[in-house]
Amino acid sequence: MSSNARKDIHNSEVPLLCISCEARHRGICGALTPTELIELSKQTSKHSFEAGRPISADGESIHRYSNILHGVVKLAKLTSDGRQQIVGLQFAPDFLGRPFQARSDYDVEAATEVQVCSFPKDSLDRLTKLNPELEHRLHAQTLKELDEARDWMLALGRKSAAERVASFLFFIAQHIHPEKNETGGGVHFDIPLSRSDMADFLGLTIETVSRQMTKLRQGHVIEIINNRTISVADMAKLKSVSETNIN
Amino acid sequence: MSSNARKDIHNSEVPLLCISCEARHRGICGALTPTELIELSKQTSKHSFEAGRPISADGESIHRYSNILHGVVKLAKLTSDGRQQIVGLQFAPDFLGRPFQARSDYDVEAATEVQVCSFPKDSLDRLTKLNPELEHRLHAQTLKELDEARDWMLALGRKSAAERVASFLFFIAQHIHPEKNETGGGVHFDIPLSRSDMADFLGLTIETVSRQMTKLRQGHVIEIINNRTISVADMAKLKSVSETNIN
DNA sequence: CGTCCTATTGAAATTCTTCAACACTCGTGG
DNA sequence: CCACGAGTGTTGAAGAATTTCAATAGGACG
Repeated sequence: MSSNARKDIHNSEVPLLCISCEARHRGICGALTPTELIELSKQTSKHSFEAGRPISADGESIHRYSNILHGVVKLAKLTSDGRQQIVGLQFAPDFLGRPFQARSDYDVEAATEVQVCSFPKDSLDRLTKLNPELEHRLHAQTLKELDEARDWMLALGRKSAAERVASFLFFIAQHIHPEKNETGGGVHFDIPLSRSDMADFLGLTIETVSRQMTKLRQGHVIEIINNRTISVADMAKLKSVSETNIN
Repeated sequence: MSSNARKDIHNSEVPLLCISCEARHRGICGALTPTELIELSKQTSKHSFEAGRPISADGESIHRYSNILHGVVKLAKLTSDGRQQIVGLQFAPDFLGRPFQARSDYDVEAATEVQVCSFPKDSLDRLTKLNPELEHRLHAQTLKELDEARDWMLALGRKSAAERVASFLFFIAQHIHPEKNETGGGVHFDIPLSRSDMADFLGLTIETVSRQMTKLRQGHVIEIINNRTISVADMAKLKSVSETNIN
């Protein structure tokens, strides 16, 4: 195919910003031809956000899309009286933004320190019309987000507090150590959320999250190094706790 | 465009099955050129399912996709110990099936009597590669499902039993009377789910759903004609109950 | 060393579930 | 025509899980 031929360019032609970017291969930019990538990169800019800072707010009109370069982003919904539910967590090299729609339906906030590469909505929307592979990648990410959302619906609707917290830790562990799937290995990692964010993600209160963390520690399922860092000796055990009611 | 010219065909050329099908315009088939529609229709078949019957099971390999012609389909997830959570409800002319993946991740069951029009997975996957508008429609439906899933995450994680039941009734009322959005009008409709399915959708027990229905009746928010049929005098009031904690 | 912020722990209050009994509808068969 | 049983939904009371309120702990920083 001609697009394959065009991909065979010198590395020096790859925009500087993109050279070490995960999104260039695994993210949506992997769908772009070198020409398209160069074109788009002329309009990109890099932004950083401290943990807790809004990236965009619900109802706000959005003129730019982004790729996450580094960090964890939370998508949240609010009730009119201020209760909050985190409805998605995104990691590099995820795409941020709602295609085909001017407004954002969620609050988008940095959970940790976050770096994104952003570009004008119009540019990508135009490219999407020309390059079907781009929409395919966006669609694939949407399907992944849908699967995750539905997994969490099961947790929110049917799992106990203990199972939810264990499910969350398992989810995070898998994102950080994808290889140790359920091969029973040990894992050591940072939780990218505060207890408050964990509560908002799990549909619980801070206190309940804290109590369940303590129980997991007492049950030797996890070791709490400090508030943010934990160690899991046996992933299979954690997974089992995440699916078993009554202790 | 040539595809527009080709759309200008005689009605007699539209496959019989498709003539009165919602999916032909509002569903994914609206993306097909007449030639493609005729081609695909040669491989379609119509199927009926009684309420409660499985359409496909979790983990089962799927060889056909479907469009819903009539009825309501529920997508459910199960924990290993048998707890169930309904993670999606689909109505005509929604598309049923998971693109780019051989297995189904959910139990798919008829909630009411259901009719679908099904066709081989391969055929649609092939068409998707040729016709980008098709993937665009699939993507649009996936985004809609994602929005709904996230709305329910907010309900499951942060709303009280009373709010959840009211939210559910509001959701159904809107699907059946899309025009009476929140213009305060009255509405009369059938709930497409049993109390048991409502409970599995709302992350509650049958008894709690029943009690909340009674409370809504006593609060003159709804009138219960019979188990399945209710009447809402004031949609704005129902909506308000669906977002307000503490009564 | 005090302050701020985050997290933990305890006890009481609340919500929802569980268990149990009962009611209603509908179809079948005596 | 009525009795019976199955399926579905309702209601009550006791129990369990989670929240709420309140107090304390621990770490980071000036």
